[in-house]
Amino acid sequence: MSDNDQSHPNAAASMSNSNCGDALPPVGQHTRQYETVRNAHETELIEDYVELIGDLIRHRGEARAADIANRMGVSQATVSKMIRRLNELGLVTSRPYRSLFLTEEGQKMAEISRKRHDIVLHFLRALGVNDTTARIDAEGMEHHVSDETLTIMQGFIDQHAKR
Amino acid sequence: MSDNDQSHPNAAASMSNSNCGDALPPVGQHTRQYETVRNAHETELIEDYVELIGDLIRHRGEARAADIANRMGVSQATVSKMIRRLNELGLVTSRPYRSLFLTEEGQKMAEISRKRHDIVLHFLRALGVNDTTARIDAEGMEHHVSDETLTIMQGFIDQHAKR
DNA sequence: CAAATAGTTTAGCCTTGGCTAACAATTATT
DNA sequence: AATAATTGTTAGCCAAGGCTAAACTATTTG
Ligand SMILES: [Mn+2]
Ligand SMILES: [Mn+2]
Ligand SMILES: [Mn+2]
Ligand SMILES: [Mn+2]
Repeated sequence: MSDNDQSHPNAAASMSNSNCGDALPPVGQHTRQYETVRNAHETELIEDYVELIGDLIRHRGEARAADIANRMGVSQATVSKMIRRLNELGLVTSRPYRSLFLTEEGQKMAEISRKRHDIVLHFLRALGVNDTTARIDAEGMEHHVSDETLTIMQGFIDQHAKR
Repeated sequence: MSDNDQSHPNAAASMSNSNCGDALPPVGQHTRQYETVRNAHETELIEDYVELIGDLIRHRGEARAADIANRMGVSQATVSKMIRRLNELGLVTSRPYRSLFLTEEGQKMAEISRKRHDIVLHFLRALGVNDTTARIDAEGMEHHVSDETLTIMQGFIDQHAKR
């Protein structure tokens, strides 16, 4: 595997003529970065579904598949299939043609996701981002924010709350 | 489609006893949030490959499939298949068993991605996030940050650069 | 220069997350 | 109560992005 750390001759030259970014991180660390993102991608749709189901129950009294399809902008067939998966994962309970409920575990996930989502959203607003844009960005960013960063974001929000 | 905006009776009650998040956004806006995330997911792997190829060329003189597999933490077969896709998309040129080059378009994408990635990384560091964590978070977040937010992040970096 | 090693490609498999079309059940309207 | 409209399910299709195993090419080394 040719990852000997032998920078090529022109490296210095091409370095000098542009505001080029940082050096490549060590291979092991770089790999962990991509791995973390791949892992996030495995769970993020699940989290969004569970969070949305929780929100629908909280704000509307019940979660129907049609509402989910509607809000997600996706076909009812897609939702139906996804609900079977959530069921198999032990996150929701569902009887055919009836509305959905979160299991204990599902409620826990919904709660965690919602809190995280809120922090990211409020952080972006505190930063000065327009509400609509902040909501769009938060929907994607939330799944890629570590606990460490989340804590710092919360601190930033608190700073900007008083004054 | 039952998205009549008729909140259920208990809504106020459940609202009062918890620091519950914002209300649900209007359906159209909510849909656009999820749509934007789905769109980002279609391009983000592509962007990461192109960006990495650009970085390898810049820092090492050439981009070999083995290095990509190594740094991405993925099999060589996966990389080989992906390279065919990048080729079909007109982002890279490649002759069998030889190293890779970016097309004009590929270079443009690499440049844009690298700049955006850099801003997010520097922003997180300026916020006070540990370097390793910042790199991990940036790798995922970068694909979900709007131009508006990016501009604000750049402003924040500049603020914290001078003192 | 022949053999061994390293790098690349191909074939075939799997899961996820979309879709449409057809059908089934529930709920609303007359 | 019968019919219409809405909602939910199923079947079957597709592309993306992983994997392993096997074959092939290029490079290095004895
Ligand atoms: Mn969310
Ligand atoms: Mn989300
Ligand atoms: Mn990147
Ligand atoms: Mn990335």
